[in-house]
Amino acid sequence: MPETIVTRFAPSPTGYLHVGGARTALFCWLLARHHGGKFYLRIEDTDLARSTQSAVDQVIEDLSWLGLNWDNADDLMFQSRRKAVYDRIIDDLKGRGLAYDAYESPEELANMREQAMRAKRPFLYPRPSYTAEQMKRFADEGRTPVVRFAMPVRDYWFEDAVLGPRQGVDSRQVQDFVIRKADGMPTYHFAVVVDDAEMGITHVLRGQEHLLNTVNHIGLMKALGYERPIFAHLPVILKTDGSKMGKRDRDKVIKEATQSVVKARGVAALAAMSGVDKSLLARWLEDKNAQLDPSEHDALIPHINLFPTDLPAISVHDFRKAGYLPEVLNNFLALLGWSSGTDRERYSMQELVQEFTLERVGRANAKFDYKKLQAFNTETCDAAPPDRLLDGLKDYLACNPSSPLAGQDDATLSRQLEMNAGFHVFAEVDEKSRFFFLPDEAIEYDPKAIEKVLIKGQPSGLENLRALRDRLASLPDWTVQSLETATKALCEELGQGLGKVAQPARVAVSGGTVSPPIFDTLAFLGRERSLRRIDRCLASCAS
RNA sequence: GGCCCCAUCGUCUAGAGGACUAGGACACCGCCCUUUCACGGCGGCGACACGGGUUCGAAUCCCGUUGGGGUCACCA
Repeated sequence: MPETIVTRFAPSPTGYLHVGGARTALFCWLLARHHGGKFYLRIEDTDLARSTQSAVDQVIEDLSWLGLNWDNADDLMFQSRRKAVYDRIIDDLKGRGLAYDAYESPEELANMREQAMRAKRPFLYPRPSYTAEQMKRFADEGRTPVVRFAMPVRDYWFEDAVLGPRQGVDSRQVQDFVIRKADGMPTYHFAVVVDDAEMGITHVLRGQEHLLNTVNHIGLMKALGYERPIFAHLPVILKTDGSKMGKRDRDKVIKEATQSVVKARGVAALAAMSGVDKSLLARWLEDKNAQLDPSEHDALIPHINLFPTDLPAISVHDFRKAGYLPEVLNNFLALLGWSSGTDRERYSMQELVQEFTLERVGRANAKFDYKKLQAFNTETCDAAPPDRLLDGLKDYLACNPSSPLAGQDDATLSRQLEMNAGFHVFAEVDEKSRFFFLPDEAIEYDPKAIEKVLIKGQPSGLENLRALRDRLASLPDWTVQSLETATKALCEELGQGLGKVAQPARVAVSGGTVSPPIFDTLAFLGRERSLRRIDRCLASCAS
């Protein structure tokens, strides 16, 4: 192993950071930090058409949020700014006869591939030798050539730190590949090799989808006299890596989930719940090739036991927005492909740095289990100190500025956190606390809750609510303690369980049957607002 | 389709020939706690893909089959 370990994360800024990319970044970061080495960030934006500044910003924001700090922050490398460097090396390669201009148009190449396919033969690019006549024609047509690397034809076997020895392909799979595109920019294969060498990268960690690319890279490294880094190809995270699933897959996943719900409850019930047209739904379910519009997908998703992460195309930012703690996402991602070899699963970032080694990275692909992530988050939040939680909630609110909680002061937010102890994600705190911050008149009563909690029953909830209202109104002070004492005394007198009194109060004050503990809720709301809401509820039920 | 990678509970995994009646976590089911939703506690269900070898002995090694994934771009 080299003396100093240098790793890098090299995303192409064409969208937000996916969990797959985040996991790769995490492993690179952990390896470097574990060994006291360096971790660099490099932006692979050689595809000018697809790369955007906002995507660069987004990736940087996500990595920062995850706490994966890089050591070249002052001097971030952008491949798009290094064209001159690549040009010099490519021209040198051409001068040495190791690379050459190739003139086939994309259409011609596509044709050749199609022909090969039709003949049921694998397509290998044949190294051309153009006649003077051809060259003249190319010139006349004004063709711009690409540059291809003349890949030495031989077996390419290499050792992978995760997959083991003898990875690669034999000589029959080898072909010349493009290193400079017609627009003058280098391809990924070329830039990655040059930059890794120039940055002194010792360990290349990346997804398994790059395994066979390594062959091309090794060919280039040899020609350029570069030292070969240690390669480690990580197992793929399935189902949530959007780049591996098309739009069809999204529809497919939703259809499968829908089918299992329909089996249990029927099409009509689901159509009613989701508001999606029944016959449309039925047709879609029957036809394997039919697809629904995104708006209909969104309508269905809340009703078919599907979580956002069960769907393709999941970004780190989605988790942040849903209110997960970054250290939890890291912990969970670390376990997708790595284990300590013990029963232990919960690690802080520091502990991960301490424990992480490449030897313990597994080889099998992994599926992303949203529920387990959520369980980790619940557990971590339950054990977290209040100020960590407050920071987390504020970060969540920064991503969700339209929440009514967004403008509240620290004390208020902390109180909400306390009252909602046991929550899974910050989005849940947000949801369960909204009614506090609505104007009293804006509380909407859930008809089902009214029916069940206030109308039904021998001594109806309404009667109990009236009694409670009077009792509370005469309370000398309005604290959790006194509210509880008074309410329990009332229950005793009425000969009723606490639920018979607390639930009506809950509905009156929140509009529904779910809220933080009732005495906390009333205390937080305050005497005036609590009584006003109860009166309003009483009045609306009377009419 | 060619080539490549992979294969233990539903999911993530422990397991590097005897310590395996296969361990943990999440999920699921049941019970308990309980003023709602949650949290929590206790218990339960649940896997070595299949077929051949090698060996005194195989989840562990070898071969084949099957299954899953990747890749065959002037995208990275």
